[in-house]
Amino acid sequence: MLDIQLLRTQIDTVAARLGSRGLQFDTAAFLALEEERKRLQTRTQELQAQRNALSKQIGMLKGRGEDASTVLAEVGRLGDELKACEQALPALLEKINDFTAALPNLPHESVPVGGDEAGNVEVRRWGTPRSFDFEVRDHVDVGAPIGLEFETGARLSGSRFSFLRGPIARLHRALAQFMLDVQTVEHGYTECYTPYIVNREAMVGTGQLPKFKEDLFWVLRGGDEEGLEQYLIPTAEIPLTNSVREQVLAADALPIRLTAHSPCFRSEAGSGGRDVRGMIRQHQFDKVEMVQIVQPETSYAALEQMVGHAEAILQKLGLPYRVMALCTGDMGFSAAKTYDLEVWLPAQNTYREISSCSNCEAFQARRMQTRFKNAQGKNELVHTLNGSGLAVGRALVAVIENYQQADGSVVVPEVLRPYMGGLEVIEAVL
RNA sequence: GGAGAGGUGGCAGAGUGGUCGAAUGUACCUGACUCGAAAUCAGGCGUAGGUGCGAGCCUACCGUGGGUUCGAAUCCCACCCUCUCCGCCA
Repeated sequence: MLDIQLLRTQIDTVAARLGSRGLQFDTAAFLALEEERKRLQTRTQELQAQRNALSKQIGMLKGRGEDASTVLAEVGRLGDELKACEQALPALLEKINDFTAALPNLPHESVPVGGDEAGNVEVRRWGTPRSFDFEVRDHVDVGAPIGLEFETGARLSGSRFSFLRGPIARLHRALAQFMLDVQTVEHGYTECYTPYIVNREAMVGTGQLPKFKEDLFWVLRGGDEEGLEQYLIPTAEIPLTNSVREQVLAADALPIRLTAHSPCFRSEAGSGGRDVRGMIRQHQFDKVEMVQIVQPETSYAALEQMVGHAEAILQKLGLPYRVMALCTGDMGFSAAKTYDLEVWLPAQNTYREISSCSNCEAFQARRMQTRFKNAQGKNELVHTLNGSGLAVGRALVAVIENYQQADGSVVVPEVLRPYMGGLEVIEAVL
């Protein structure tokens, strides 16, 4: 949510900055709503003040046992207009709220301007893609003989689900455990276990709702045809970030660093046919998520730091990657600035997204009403950041493809071996 | 799922439908007293919004949403949450 005061006072600047994200902001429509709001709100409050004063008089008169019928008649005259105002105002405020809740965050000034992913800027690269002396196969082919089963997943659930069996399932678990250990032990994040089903308010808080309902799975209790509005989380960012919703935090409690390993559920509406082969784009995948709740002055330093926390995983796994600064047109709804990490996938001969780290500034905090007591003793909105550290399914893909051998076996990266009972190579036996 | 109790300011805890945004205690802040502290005394101490250059004034908020009323923390309805007991359950 953008600051409504900013919208009221600097609407043209806001419109221009939103325009850099490719958004047409109808300023005239907004201004018209605002003008009406101002008129209606002022009038409503005026009438309420009159009513309150008269009602107070009635109370005093009756208290003294005197006749109140004159005042009663007077207050009666306010009735119709007041009732009309009290009905119209909330409706109008909701309309304005719907309008602003659908506006994305303003890009930070350092974000490159661009219309789509072609406008993203490479910041740095790490590692050298391995050269293969045999024909490289993709993770679907390498994975099949070590327990990666798409057909089973499809039979159980449908397309975009996979079933892991045996050593590859263990490798998947090892990756998640390893990531969680690095983020907690080396980078100071507090490990969390969170609900995977959350309510509407949480989804609104982080920005998935009201605009992106079609990307979510929503759930009903058995037997209910309708009921509470509850959703499967598309990322642990939602429970982690919302864990501080509607709170006023002590300044010395910040920064808060949280991490969680969780499944993520995404309907992938609109992805139409992209990445249908393999594990790249699934309805369900695991992720280790990082979230930071920080004071505003420190949020951009925290963002750089968080990108480093994600990079550390790839470096330890020995996976080549590059860091991309997303351009204005490619950023997510809640982000003011985003870096993507893209890992090298030899079979695709390209880099693919494996992590996304964003500073949302006060955008989510305003929606969640999360504040802290600043040095002046005033309540001030916090800044929130989130980042993948990393996507487990895509990390699995990257390991399989980058560590494959000519005989179909896959070498286990050294840092994962303690999580695999010392296993060094996964042999293709199944 | 069944039975009961309850949700009020940071916390605790009052509140016959009428000068209640809310007593009181406690915590916290400021000042006085003190060499300093404690104790004591005085004052201050919620959030959001509107309006004004400003001191300020006004509006809303007592779990949430409706309703009754000139007026609702207080009455009515629905829902949510918490606690206790019973049942079921990993």
